Amino acid sequence: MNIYDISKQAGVSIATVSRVLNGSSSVKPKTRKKVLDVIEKCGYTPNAFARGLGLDSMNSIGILCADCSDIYLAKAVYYIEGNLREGGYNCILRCCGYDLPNKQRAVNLLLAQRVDALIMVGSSFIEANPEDNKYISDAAAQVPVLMLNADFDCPNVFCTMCDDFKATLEATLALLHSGIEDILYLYNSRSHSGLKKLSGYQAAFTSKDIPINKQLIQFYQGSREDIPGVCRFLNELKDQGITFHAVLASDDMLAAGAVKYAKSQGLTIPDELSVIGFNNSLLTECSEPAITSIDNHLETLCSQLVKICISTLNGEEMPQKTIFSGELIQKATTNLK
Amino acid sequence: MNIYDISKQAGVSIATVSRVLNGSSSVKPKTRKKVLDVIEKCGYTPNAFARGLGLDSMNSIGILCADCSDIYLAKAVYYIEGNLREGGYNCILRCCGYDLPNKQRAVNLLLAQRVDALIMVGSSFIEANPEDNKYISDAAAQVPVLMLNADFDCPNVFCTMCDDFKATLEATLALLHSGIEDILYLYNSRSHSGLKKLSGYQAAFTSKDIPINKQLIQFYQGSREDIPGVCRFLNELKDQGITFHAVLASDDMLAAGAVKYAKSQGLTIPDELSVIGFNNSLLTECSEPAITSIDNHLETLCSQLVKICISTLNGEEMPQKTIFSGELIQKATTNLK
DNA sequence: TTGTACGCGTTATCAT
DNA sequence: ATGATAACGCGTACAA
Repeated sequence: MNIYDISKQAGVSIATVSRVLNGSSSVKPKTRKKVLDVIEKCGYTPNAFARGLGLDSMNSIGILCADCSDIYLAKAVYYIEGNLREGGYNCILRCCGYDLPNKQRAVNLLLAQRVDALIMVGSSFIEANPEDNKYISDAAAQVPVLMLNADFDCPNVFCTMCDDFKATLEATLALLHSGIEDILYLYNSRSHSGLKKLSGYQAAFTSKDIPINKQLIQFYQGSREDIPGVCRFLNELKDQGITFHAVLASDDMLAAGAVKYAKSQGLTIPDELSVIGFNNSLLTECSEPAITSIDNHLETLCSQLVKICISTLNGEEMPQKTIFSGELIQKATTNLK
Repeated sequence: MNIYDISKQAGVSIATVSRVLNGSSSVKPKTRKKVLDVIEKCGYTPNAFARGLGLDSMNSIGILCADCSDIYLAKAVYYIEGNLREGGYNCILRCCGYDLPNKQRAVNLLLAQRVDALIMVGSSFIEANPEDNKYISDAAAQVPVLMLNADFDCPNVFCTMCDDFKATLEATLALLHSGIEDILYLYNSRSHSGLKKLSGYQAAFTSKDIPINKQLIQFYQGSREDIPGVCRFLNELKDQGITFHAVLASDDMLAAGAVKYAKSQGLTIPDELSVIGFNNSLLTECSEPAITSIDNHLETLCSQLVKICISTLNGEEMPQKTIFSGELIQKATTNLK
């Protein structure tokens, strides 16, 4: 069932059918109705491939994501997909892990699918070595690239992010002001955003003229879902004689591990150990006690990112960078002033 | 840059270029190399729309999911996407919530996109009223429909599921055998799978000739992410004089709420309250103590589902139903024998 | 082994 | 207001 069949049955030309379908130019109401009736009767749907070929677009956006089962990235994908859907776009999802070759392959495959734009969800797409980011600028030479939580300066690349530096700085200062100085910074990602958070932590100490104890900056390289593993890791630190009265984590999962650690050591929270997480996810409410966490307003970020995406595709000029602030949500693992 | 440009530069016809690209029939090695060199030099990629139009397929599968930010559904989408990707398919993701009109719309839009198959992730796609499932059989008339965790009998619909009935039955029996009879069954979904779990619970009592206390079957209709809400809900039940020494939940989030409830009442787990969840998600490890949970082997389910999907698309005959068993993973919220 | 020519189902540009 | 026809770029039957 194609446009020819419809045109025959309606006794008009395919041009008229096309006009009816696309609402373009003027069609006599009577003709329009005749055509619509036939379309309705036959349950006809235009062939999206043919349309795509002619218009060089199928209104689809490629969504790249390291791992859409990650509790935070999943939410981001959800919000982005929802906003794109409302804007009339389809989403081609592709999880590509954290390694460069896979990211490159994923980008190329989506471009080969002729997506209208590329959305990279999460800061893991920026490589430490600047040359390795060529795959992003190459992609941006073909279609707009939208990045969530990343900062990359390149034409046709649009970044929407939370000011992780400031948010972590403020959280650290809040702990310092409450009188805790031996704050363990626990992180599991050396991504751009990950390092921004770390510098926020460091900047807080510097601004207060307090020396930074490098032993209190710890990288956890286990699985992103292994809470008991984080607990073991902290116990090992303790065994090494490293002491701390607060844990500031780059992720709620790590914070949950810290809470487990306190439990294993018989430490009272927040009196003997304060804990702050990042992302304000469901884990903060699941943990006992509920974890104080930095909320980076993901829903707002995503909605803004999609707005920029669609506007850019419509030919409007859009800002290269859009930066929101984070917010410290106080729950039961801290006793801040 | 299209196939004509390449053919000119290589001094061959487009047919030869096409043959080189698709590895079909035989091309003289020398010619092949010549063509490949030009393709390489120009960075040529065949136009996917034109290819799609000719072959009536762009190798893309529609993934429908009520809410891909749900911790369990996100994992399912992740596994499915990964398996499809390895099979050379693209995934068009569409979240459609739990309401029928949105589900129907989502199905129609994906079919209009000419996807090769439709995967419905989660039992929420089956409606209680049989007539309302017409949208599924209608879809199956066009493309294969694969359902995860659902049971729907219809040609061209393939279901891959965990035996939720048996898993819940066994978990309930385990609690009964450990001497606990006042088991609260807490659920938040009346989907097909949700009701199967409930009957498993009931069947356990029936098999032991223990009367079922209807007050101990409770439906929670709050948000799927509101753990404190679940805690409040259980406190209200307690206030109404409903007593129980175990909670069997249809979801880990509900189980986490039960753990919070125990805490709020000062009840010792598992001595005064046993808790069993469902899905064995990250929440079970985040909670304190870690929650005993039913694991339904999601990764296996997804990999099997995709295998069936791809095989069906290749014209192989595949089983309509594939059923795996669940498994009770014992952690710290139960003291079973 | 290679080339020619047509079909796939649209949209858009001209005419009328 | 409507119709005829040329792209769009590929795969492939058929011819050579």
